[in-house]
Amino acid sequence: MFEPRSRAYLTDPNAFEQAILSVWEQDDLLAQTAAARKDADPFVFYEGPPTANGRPGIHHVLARTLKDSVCRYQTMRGKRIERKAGWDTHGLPVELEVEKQLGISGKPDIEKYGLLPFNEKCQHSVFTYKEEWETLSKRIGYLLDYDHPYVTFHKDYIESVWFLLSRFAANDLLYLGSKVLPWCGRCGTGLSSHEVGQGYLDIDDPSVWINFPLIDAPGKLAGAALVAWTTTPWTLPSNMGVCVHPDFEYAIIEHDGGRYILLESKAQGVFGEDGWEVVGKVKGSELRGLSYTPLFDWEGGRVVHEGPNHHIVVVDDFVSDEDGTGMVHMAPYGADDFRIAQRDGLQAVLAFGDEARAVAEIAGVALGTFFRDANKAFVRDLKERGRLLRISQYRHSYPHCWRCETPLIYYPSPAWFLRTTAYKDQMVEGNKHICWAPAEIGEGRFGEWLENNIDWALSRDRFWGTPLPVWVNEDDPEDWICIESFKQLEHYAGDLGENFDPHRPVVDEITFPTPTPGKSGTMRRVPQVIDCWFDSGAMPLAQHHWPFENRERVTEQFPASFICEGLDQTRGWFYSLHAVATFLTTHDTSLWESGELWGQPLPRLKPGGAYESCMVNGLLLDKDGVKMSKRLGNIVKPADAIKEHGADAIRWGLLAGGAAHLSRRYDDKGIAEVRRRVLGTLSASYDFFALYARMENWRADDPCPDRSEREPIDRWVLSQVATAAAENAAAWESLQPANALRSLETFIVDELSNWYIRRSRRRFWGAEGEASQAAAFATLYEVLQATLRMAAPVIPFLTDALWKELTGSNESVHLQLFPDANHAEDLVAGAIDQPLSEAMDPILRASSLGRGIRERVQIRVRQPLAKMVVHIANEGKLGGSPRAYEAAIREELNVKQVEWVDGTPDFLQVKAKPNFPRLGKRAGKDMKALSAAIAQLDRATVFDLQGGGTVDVSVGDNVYTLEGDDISLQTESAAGMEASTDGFVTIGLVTELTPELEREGLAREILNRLQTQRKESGLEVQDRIAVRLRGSAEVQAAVEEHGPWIAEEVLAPQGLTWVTEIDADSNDAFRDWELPNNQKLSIAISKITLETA
RNA sequence: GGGCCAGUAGCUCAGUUGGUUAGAGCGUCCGCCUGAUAAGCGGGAGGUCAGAGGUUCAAAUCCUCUUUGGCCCA
Repeated sequence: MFEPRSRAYLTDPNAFEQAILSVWEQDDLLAQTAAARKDADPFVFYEGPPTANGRPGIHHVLARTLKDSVCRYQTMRGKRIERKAGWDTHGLPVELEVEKQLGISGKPDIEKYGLLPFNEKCQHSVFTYKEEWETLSKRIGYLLDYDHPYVTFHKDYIESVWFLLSRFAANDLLYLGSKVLPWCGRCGTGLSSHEVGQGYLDIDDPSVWINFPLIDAPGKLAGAALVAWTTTPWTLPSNMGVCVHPDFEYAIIEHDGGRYILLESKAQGVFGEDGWEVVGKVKGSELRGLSYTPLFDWEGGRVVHEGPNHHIVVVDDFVSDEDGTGMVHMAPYGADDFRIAQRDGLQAVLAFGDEARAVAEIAGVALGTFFRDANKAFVRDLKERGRLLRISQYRHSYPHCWRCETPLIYYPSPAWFLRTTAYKDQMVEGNKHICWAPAEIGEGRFGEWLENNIDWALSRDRFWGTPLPVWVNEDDPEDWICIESFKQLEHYAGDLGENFDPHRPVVDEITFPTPTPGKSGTMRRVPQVIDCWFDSGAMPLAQHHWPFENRERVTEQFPASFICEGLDQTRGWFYSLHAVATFLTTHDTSLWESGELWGQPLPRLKPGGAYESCMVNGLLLDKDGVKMSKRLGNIVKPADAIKEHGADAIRWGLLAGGAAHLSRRYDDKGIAEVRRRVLGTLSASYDFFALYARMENWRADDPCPDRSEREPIDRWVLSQVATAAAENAAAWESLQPANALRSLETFIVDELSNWYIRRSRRRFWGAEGEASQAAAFATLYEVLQATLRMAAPVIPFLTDALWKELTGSNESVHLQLFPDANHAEDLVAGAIDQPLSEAMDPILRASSLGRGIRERVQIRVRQPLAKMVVHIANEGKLGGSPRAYEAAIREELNVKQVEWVDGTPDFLQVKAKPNFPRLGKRAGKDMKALSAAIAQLDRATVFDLQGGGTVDVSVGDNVYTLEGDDISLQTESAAGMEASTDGFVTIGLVTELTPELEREGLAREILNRLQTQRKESGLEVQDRIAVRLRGSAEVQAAVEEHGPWIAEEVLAPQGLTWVTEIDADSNDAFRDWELPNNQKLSIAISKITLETA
């Protein structure tokens, strides 16, 4: 107990923290916490599952620290929190990682390698980094149940996901549609956006302008042709429509006997400088639904969307007026195109199929021609038939297959969708009840995304993922079923066996006769797996194998009170959680109707989204503001940083470094600063306490004065710590940890260490009497306890170590409650004393001003001064009187007398300033003139206003009656002495020195040299000494006058011995010092034991 | 191309019902204190609040545009 710890901590924070960590593991802190909060109200936290297929970086430390700190805070508010770890284990990144390991790439390679061994590798790979993640997470103090994680590839987890999908199917929200995907014809495979991103190349393509003659167009449009532009002539046979912007105004242009429609600004690019004229205008929306003559006459092809409309004008605002003509040729090889085709019922037919080769003979292009090789023939044909207006070359960046460098096509493939648009309104409504930090994310980024919701493309043509549990009748594509459980599958397909693994390819082998009455045929699973975002979105339910098990538990643990992830999760996990939960709890009414499922009660889950609050954190950049990446080699390795600074300093640095949601820079120097300035000060404050508590044999149960009996500065620091606790709690509740840390840092550094402890030091060694000493010990003891509890959520290691030393207990600080001045049981109950805090503020200001004056006039603080005057503007409005702290200011500035100025002292120049918020509303436009008039008020009037009088000020025709609250008084300067002001506090120092003051100053100089020599002689603070002095006459005079005081201060019980004559033998013991004004002093010190004293 | 966010001192960042001296830490210069001592503290210098325009008696703060950077999406 009361062992000093700061040296150990500051020299090797890593070792210091490791020791605490092993105690936590030994004691099983998580279990202790759970036991302590067994019957408490739950605070529900969901851990967003990281993908364990890469090494954790310093940005993961940020996210994990935020989560941990909030959870630790809530635990200290008395809440019970389950902290279940989780792993996101499916998906493309895992497959890519394994491809890399195996030295293969692409779907054909994987199929060749074999699905079974490939998926085994995937499963294995997932946990390659698991240990590294766990070690790091534990090391940074992220308290989590790593022994019982949820894992998305586990059988139980998959079964829950299947159940949820079956609910979508039961509500007719699961359907087979088409999705336009980037496609490599040569490899015969779709590419992920991640793969597309790495394959852009510059290529030359023909740039062609085509016309589409309108059929039966009315009025001014009669005989006109639409003009569109494209760089992909091979898509022209598949033209299914022309899209215009509803709000654009198009020009009707006559050129060379023809009539054309396009944007006027684009006409020159098609028809040249002149030779054309605008003969009319037409708005995009007026063209809607018109028919035109198709470009090619051909048959065959693959129909990918059946629709009643062929070759018509459609409108959409995706059309831009930058490239092209403001009209877009629509073909099923584009995402926007396909979306519009589905919306407006366009017939969509592909001329080029799976291998990007022609599937029909068109315009002399043979069957099987590669798509880009068809461009020339099509262009020639169109030109011959007068459908081509212009052609040129166009160089642009175009996606290529990263494996074979073949240009990609965008191609509609079969895909399964969730009809999330069916309950979009519920999602938007639910979002309004989520508390977002910061709020903008919820209203803006997430809200916008929900408003523009489109159906969720759920399926993936991949291998390692939750298999889509849809079985389709081989003979009848309309006859399909979505399996809800393994039991149901067994019901149809027979025993699955003990070690059934629902992954591919095992699950692909399972077939059964169709259960649909009146139909025949074999049911076979579709080849797709599902988007792994659905896995993670299902996590609130699937983590507990709901509804197969744990129905009650899920009811309690849903929704989450709090989640926290990076900004990039807006359209990821934040959405998938929200979409799955909103469907289940607000849309799937048939599930809840009976109150039971499979003959067991099914408690209703709270309707709405999956989380009540969501904290979003931004990116962590390197120290130069550049994104960290492997390529640039600027990644900060967490292990290195921890070894250097320890986890606490990093945790504090990351959380205090700015608003959590902004991108921030990771600055190693910043972390070092935190360690020294904040954590160093906190541990040194504890050490100070510990040092004197041991020396004075202080015990926590020693009698101490009642709070109200203690000195004002004691009550002040208690008030400050209680205020800081209230501010901290408010910041944590509103998910703004940076604000909590700012307030905490101010308290620790400025208030506790630099003011309270520094001002109170003498009291701890009894220099101010026993009662004062007892009050000081009790106060600092209480304040340190409160401070440690307050800081514990952020710096769990240091606080726990100091807590155990301070309290002599083995019980962790993390089991304690957060300090709360409003809680009657609390240590700082009722300590907030606003008037006291207000009263102390001018004292701190005055000290600062006084040091500034001394600096300016070059009189050091050691030299006492006779008098200072202090004036505080609007002093009467303060809650308490600063005059109670006169002693503090006297000692701090070393002056004999403080004169508090009332009334209208002549030396003080004052100025009235308008109270703008108050007067601005009344005066409006007159404010400027009124402000000038107030500045002109004479001092008598100003002081009269302060005293409760009123004055009329006229501005133009208006007269304003001002009272005290309408102005604020500012002091400008003080005449006749060395003065300084900050506008509210003005002080003046009388700097004349009397011989008495000079002697006292000299005495302090002597004391200073004595203390220095003491220390440099290696003496302990409590050692007694004998002192011999010699020196100049003025020094001797000072010693004669102040000797007893000096002797007391340096612990020289025998007094000071002035030596005039010395013999050669003892000369060596003397050390010479230079004092100001060429005064000479020599000192000899020797240690004496108490017995000889 | 669309949505969202950000630009404040050399550096890292605070600063909203709009209110007149725009703050802190680090760095730098100068100094101080020491019974917390391999620490600590104070003072000075340093800002056209990205740029332009607008609203207002009053703008870092609200609006518009421009610009730079970031994230997500296409």
